[in-house]
Amino acid sequence: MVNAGKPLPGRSGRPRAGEERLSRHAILEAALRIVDTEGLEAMTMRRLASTLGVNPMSIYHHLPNKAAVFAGLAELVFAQLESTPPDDSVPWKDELKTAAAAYRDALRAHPNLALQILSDTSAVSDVVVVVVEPFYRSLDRAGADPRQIVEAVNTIIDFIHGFSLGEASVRAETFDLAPDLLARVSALPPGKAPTLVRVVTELGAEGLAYDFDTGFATGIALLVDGIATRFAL
Amino acid sequence: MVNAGKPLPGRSGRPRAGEERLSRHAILEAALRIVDTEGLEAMTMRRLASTLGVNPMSIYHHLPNKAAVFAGLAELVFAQLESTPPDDSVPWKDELKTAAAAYRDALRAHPNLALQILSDTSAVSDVVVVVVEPFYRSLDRAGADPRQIVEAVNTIIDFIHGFSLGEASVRAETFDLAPDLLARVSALPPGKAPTLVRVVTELGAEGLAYDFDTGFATGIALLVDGIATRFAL
DNA sequence: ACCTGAACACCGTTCAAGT
DNA sequence: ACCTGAACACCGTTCAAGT
Repeated sequence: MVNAGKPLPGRSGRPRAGEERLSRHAILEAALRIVDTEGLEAMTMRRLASTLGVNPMSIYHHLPNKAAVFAGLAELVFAQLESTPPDDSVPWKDELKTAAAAYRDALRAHPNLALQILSDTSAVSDVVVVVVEPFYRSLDRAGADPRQIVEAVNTIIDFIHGFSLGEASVRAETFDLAPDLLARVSALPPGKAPTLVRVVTELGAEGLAYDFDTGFATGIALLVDGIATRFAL
Repeated sequence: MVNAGKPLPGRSGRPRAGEERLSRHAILEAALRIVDTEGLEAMTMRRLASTLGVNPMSIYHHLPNKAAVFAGLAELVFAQLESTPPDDSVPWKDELKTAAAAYRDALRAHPNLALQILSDTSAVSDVVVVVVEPFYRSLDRAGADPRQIVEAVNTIIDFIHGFSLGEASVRAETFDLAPDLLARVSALPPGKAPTLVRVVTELGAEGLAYDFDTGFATGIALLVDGIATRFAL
């Protein structure tokens, strides 16, 4: 399948009006499809051009370079984050949890891309500013002061990033690591990590079956309780 | 400086006993130096060979491929994590905070590598198992049950990963984003993020000057308080 | 303006050959 | 066993040329 989407012959030069084959948006859509189906490293400029049926260089008339393509993809992903409308009837803790879940969902929708997004500051910072409003709103409503709001939101966002990183990595893997973990822990040199070994064996294989959804809910709940306790909200 | 470290001529074939130029360890040390000083993408097999004064292919006799080099680097970094000895005289909350700080420090020591480590599951999972013992110990001492311990530790680790990702990214950047943030927020369309705008302007430029150390301490404190509250420890 | 072809300066890795 | 040279199948991007 190396030559799939090879450029059509006999169609070089500027296309006639209304038959442009390329646009920033079309390029980004194609790029996202490659990333989703074949992974990050499959998304090369040459491969992208090939699926668009176009010369590799044509892309550079719409996006300055490969980094810009990835930045554009990050934009696309965050744009899909549905903004929760303000609703003062729901308790602030629930509003916070809803915002957290929405943010996680946006990152989870494209696991192969999450990795790239989270490690590319320039891609994130432009959009994260807007994404963050519902977090600010609920904490403001809870009565936290500006300093506390910033600290709490930063912490929640960091947790979501770390969680999503783990979630995306496992999604990208082929093998199942739940029983793997049990095996690896059992194989540890005896004195090395006694508490870990005891806890893991006490839980057993079925107790270790990790569920990302409840893992996320628990993490957020711990954080929200911590915020309420520490800031007396 | 393209040809720095070009292979010495007239020295091909197997070296005589005791004059091996290469070893897994020497290769990894050189690789780490490249990553630290010039960044992740500067670390190519050819560049690595060149700084070692060796043919690119020689490396493959000690490490199977580039991924193995990065996995080896992750190993190196985690190996530098000093293990805190058990100390039951200190409160469990403090022991937890110490473990968190040590883990963060290990990731922070090589910011360019942190990104790679955190996004490479296979690199982490082998070592993180051991790293995690002090967290388990302190929570066990606090009286948490196995289920609670696992949930709490996962949450703390995820937070540290997300925090370190942000810290490493900013370190890798050249520009200062504190005043940048203020400018960007002010430029936002009026109705878009009212709470964010109000909080940020109330804090002002000096209030926003972000300090990673206190940011980390606050995050961990929130988490620890949440654990204590939710699990009634 | 938009697209192309050829070229430049790189990659990681295989394979057969040297000592 | 360990190292090398040449080669393969790729990269991202520049630049001059086409329409």
